[in-house]
Amino acid sequence: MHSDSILKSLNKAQCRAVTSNAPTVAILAGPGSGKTHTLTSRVVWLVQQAGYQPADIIVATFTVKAAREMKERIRKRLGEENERKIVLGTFHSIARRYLATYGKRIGLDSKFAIADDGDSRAIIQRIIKRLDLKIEPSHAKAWISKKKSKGTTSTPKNGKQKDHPSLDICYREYQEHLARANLLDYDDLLVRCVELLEEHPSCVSNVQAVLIDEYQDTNGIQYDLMKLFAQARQRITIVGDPDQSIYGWRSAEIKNLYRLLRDYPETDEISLEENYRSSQLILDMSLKVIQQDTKRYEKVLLPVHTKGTKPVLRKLRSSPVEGEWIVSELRRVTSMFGGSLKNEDVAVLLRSASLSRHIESALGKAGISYRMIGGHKFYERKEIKILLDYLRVVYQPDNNDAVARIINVPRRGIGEATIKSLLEEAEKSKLSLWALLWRHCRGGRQATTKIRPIMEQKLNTELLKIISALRKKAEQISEMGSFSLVDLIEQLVNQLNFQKYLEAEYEEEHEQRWANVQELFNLAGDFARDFGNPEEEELPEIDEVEQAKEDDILGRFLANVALASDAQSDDKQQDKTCQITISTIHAAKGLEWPVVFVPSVYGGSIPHSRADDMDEERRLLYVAMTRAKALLYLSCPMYGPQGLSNKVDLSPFVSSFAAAFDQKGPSFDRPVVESIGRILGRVVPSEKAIFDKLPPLFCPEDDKFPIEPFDPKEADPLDPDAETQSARPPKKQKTRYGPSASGERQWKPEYATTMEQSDGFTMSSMPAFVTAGALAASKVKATSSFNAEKIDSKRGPKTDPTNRRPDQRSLLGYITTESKAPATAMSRRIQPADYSLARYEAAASRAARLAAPQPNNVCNERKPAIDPEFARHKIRGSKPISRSPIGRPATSELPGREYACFSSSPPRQESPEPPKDEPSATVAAPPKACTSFHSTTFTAMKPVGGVRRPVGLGPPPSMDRLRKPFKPLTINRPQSQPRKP
DNA sequence: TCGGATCCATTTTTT
DNA sequence: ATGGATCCGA
Repeated sequence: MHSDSILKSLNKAQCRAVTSNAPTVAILAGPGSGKTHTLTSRVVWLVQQAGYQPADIIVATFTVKAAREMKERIRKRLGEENERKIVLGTFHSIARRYLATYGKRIGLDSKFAIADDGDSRAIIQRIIKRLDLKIEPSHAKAWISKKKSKGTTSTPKNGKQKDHPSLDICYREYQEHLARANLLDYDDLLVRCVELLEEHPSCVSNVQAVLIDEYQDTNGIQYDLMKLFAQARQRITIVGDPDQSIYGWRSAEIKNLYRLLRDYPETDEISLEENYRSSQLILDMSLKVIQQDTKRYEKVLLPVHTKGTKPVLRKLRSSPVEGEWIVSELRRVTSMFGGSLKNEDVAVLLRSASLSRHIESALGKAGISYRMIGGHKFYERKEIKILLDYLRVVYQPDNNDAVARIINVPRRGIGEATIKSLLEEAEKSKLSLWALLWRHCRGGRQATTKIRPIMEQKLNTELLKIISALRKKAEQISEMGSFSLVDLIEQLVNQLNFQKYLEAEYEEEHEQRWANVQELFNLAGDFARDFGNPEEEELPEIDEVEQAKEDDILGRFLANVALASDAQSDDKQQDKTCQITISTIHAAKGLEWPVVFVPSVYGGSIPHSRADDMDEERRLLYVAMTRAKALLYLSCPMYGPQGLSNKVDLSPFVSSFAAAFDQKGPSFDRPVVESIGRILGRVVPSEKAIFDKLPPLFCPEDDKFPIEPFDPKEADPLDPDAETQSARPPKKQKTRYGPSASGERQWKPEYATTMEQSDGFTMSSMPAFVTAGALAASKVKATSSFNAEKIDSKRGPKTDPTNRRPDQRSLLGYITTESKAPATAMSRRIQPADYSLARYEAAASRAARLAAPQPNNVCNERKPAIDPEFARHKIRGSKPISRSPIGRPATSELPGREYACFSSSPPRQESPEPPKDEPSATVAAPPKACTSFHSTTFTAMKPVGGVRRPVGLGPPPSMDRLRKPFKPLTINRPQSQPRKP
């Protein structure tokens, strides 16, 4: 293949990234910039143009899905033969392969298995209970994992944070337990692999190139691993985007970017700036979100597409209503696009998998099928876990945890206490649980301290018999190398009478559960077919380096289960075409859809209530929003899924510019439909064809739900008495809660306002504002004393949620305790109801409201809506610092450097869309749009892309380069840093 | 004393 | 829908 065919699908920057001859290449790539494409192209280039052997290339990804995607793409371009030879997978799976092949050298038993999350948790929990350590299991687990993930990170932990002494004990015990059971947990896979490669570099002596996807998500140990993989030739290519770093909780360290530059001073840095995915308005809005992070490195996102429609921020009354609205909007979209947008083009992205409930039920009611990515995993299902535990015992009889879990699973009359006692006895006599049982039942030695009645013994023989028979069979399989993994599982299921067990255990549900078992057969069959040949995953042979052959299909299957916890939803599933996708945001990374819904955008959900890194939560929202190609909908209910007892506030990540969104879904008139068709590169049917297909009574606009929803807890807003709470039933606790209620009905929280005022947002999109003045004033007067109290007790001085203008100091700085009330009044806004809707809504919901259970604890207890952190965030809206076309710091600091070849801007595709109603989006972005500085690149000819260092982080000059890794002027950067080996 | 059943609060993100 | 704690029948 000629190089042209590799390069023709690439823009200039991508081209440079693909063909760079530098030993290390760092690609900073925003969302939708063709990251994966570039990485795969580089692999193709290395093989076809640089003459690398496929077997000498390692490609590490972060998630299973990304690995699959890469594999697929490489296969298409290099052929299956080559693709198979490339060592490609997640860090964990690659590490496992090395350990399986070479682990003996570091004293690892070749039959090690992987302890999954549940195993780890159970083990730690038991240790803590047994030793009566005064620590929380989840905390201990996280602590241990963090410790392992750190690698040789040079961060000198600020030691003042003293860790609980029990943690160390727990850690030690945990590791001992794992070792005894011959288990490695996820982190151990990496830790041990680092150990292996440090001591035996020959194992990777063949490696010519290492490529890392989603680099921003690597943690310390993965960084070490990457370096070790590459130790022979030091050729590394990484792709990443700090803005999409969402795995900090797994110890991902963005600073690995700087470490790379420090450790490999000759690194070629390239930015991919074109966004080929989203409409311009979607990008603008996403940037508004991410730019609230003042510490981030700004980078350019050049929209390739036209403006599109404004993203929507929809308010709904409650979570169930939010689900209904999504259904109705989904129907509206698919209908109004006359089949050119299908359900499969739509995704609902959630912060937590548990938020899917109300969405799922709404979709279920509407008869719309969906698939869920993330959340409950197939292998986590009870019935599957049982079978897998059996298989694990077959593979590894000494895995006490698995034995303990299955010992009584088709009920055998063995209770908790007995199991515990057995475990203790086993430990005392230095036997595994399995060996103890075996000896007790077969070996005649009735060593059991706790004697079991007759019945149990018989049943135990059953267990033992089944398992030992299966073990024999498993051995045969590995000898014959046949496809009988499925046979093995079938035999297990039959002998356990598993179907009958399911029927007995899960009356109504057993059919579904049995179907899951069938699915397990399918998955095992697929695995045997795809990976049945052990050579499939084999590492390349290296001269004079001895390998262990990994020929046990059962072991590999179990490892695959542990590492690919995400069930392959691809095939098998029924018509994918009519399914919408529900996914966690984390699981959606790297994917894209024409239409994206992000529901539940409220504080507590999107900055998750348990999250401690607000910046990461914000990036999460950014990732979610940038998945959308053409239509983006955020929505927020007034009450969380728990019902009327927890009122929620709009997420602070969008509250300061909520008015910049549309309040309801766009009208799909002809120009809109066509422009979206163009963004998606799809042909939309003619107007007539669309309208002919619309069902009767179809509502073409998004107005089935009120724009300003009513608080179902409110009294009838038309009743003047209600406003003063006198018409309220006593249960509403008017004395405590009453006066605030009038304020609470406003959906837009009071703190959102100073920003909007000062920021020059037009008020037209917030009609409520303008007309609310008098009403607000009078109401505030009546309630001000209450509010003072509320601030006092609920917020405290440090939690002022006001989004201030950058030049404004905290309001509370001026205000003494006595004078808080006026302050509240200043920032308070009341959204008057849309009365016509009010009338309708009030009537419609009256019955429901009365029937609804009254919360006994009205929601005064809600936590501060905004973390104090945010109060200090500067919002950049009014100060377009990023807009100066020339003379930006980058230019002034390093004058005279060459820009031209850094610029990644490709010859811009001429947009097929005529300017129409709007002036060309690229040239004349509205002054408010934060991204509009891109426009300057267009007019100034020389794109001045790149990174802006936040002010106030003045680093010493020598460190400078490390702190702003992707400045555009890095091609001939001085090599002041000595290379570290 | 053990095992089973019932009731209760709960549910971040992933390898 | 899952795990933990409590209670009751052998």
